[in-house]
Amino acid sequence: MDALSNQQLNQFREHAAAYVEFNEAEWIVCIQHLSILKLKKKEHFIEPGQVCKTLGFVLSGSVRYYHIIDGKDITNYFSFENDYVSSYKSFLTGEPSISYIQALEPTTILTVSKKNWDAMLNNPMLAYKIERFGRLLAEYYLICYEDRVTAFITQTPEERYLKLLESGKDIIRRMPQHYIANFLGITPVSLSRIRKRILV
Amino acid sequence: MDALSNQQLNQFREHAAAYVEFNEAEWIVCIQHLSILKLKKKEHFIEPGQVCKTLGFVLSGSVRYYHIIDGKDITNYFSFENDYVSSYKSFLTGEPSISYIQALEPTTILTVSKKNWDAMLNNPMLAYKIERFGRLLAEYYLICYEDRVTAFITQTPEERYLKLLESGKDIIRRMPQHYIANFLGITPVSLSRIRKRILV
DNA sequence: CTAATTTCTTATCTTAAGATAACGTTTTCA
DNA sequence: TGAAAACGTTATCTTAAGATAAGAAATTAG
Repeated sequence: MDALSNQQLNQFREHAAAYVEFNEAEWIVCIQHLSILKLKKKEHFIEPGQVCKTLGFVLSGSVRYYHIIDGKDITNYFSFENDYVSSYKSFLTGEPSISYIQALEPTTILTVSKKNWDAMLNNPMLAYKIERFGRLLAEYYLICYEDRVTAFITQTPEERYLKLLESGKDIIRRMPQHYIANFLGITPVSLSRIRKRILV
Repeated sequence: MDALSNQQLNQFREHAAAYVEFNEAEWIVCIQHLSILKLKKKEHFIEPGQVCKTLGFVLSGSVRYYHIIDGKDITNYFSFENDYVSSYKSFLTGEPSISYIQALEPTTILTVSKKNWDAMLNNPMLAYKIERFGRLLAEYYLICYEDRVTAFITQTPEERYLKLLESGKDIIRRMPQHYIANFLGITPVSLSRIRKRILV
């Protein structure tokens, strides 16, 4: 765990401002609960069986969420800089994580431990704004996942890929194709065929 | 809109207690923001294009969420008694809903309008607890949707159906099979084949 | 109570995805 | 820099799902 720089804190503060703005007094208390986590390429943020005790905000780099199913590596999700990262279900419920989260490049994450998160929720000075922050964050990801479920229900793999080409620029540009295939719910071979089909 | 009975309010209060407990003074103010909506069988809670201005709690009955895609009816989700109901994305963002929500039987829903929801969030007496309630509610559905996405990514349709047999008793027992098929991301014909396969 | 509608299954045919392997290319990293 | 690993495409074969239609069974509604 390194010290936090002002630059790092400001990067987070700016993004958090979309949800809640802290005054100076609050901010000073708030940042006492934060740490920096640096992950090397391929290092893990969380592994299955561990309880995820960290909620993170990616300052730089990227991570992927994946499962090992029958010995096969299946990528589920990505977070890039200025996204949040956690094995949410595990973080929120205290159950062990069922997935891996792995840095895909050297990645710097601003973190709050579950203990500090709960401390902020119980600190009268911060409680209201942290509740609000947590609500808006959860609502944001709720909507993301709702959209993704709807895509699985109503669209073909090809349609999902075409949509990703429009609205998933970061994923398309920065992720290898076999990760994207998993993310879309298909095999890499199948995605390769879809791409060929589309070009015709 | 009917008057609210004590029985109805208590039913909700008991379930809300899992998230937050209101004292008497708070509760009295809180319930001033609530209404009752009765839907007849096949009546709609929301239709595409409308902004969803209501968050509901199903007191009795059931609803299904569905889309019309290329003229075909695709069921996406269900809510039963003691579940919440809303076109969440629309309710939260103010964008028009993209799906229908329809009562499957005579259904009674305890509702809060977006206006009253926002009023409670801005009422100092209630703000903190409503933020907290909203956070825990959003977290609950975030986890539901996260699990569902993971199932699409990591499981076959057959595996998803087997899992539903275990943990989706209400859906299995109360919903017609073609709705369940959509919910699992497959066609009714395909689900019928899966069921035949499993029995062998 | 009967007619209409809905629901589920079955069959056929078509289409696309999964499994696997091979191969060339690119990237990694020791 | 050179060997190993990772990546993307292609081919083949298998399997399962989609589209469609028909018919039986169950449910609903007038």
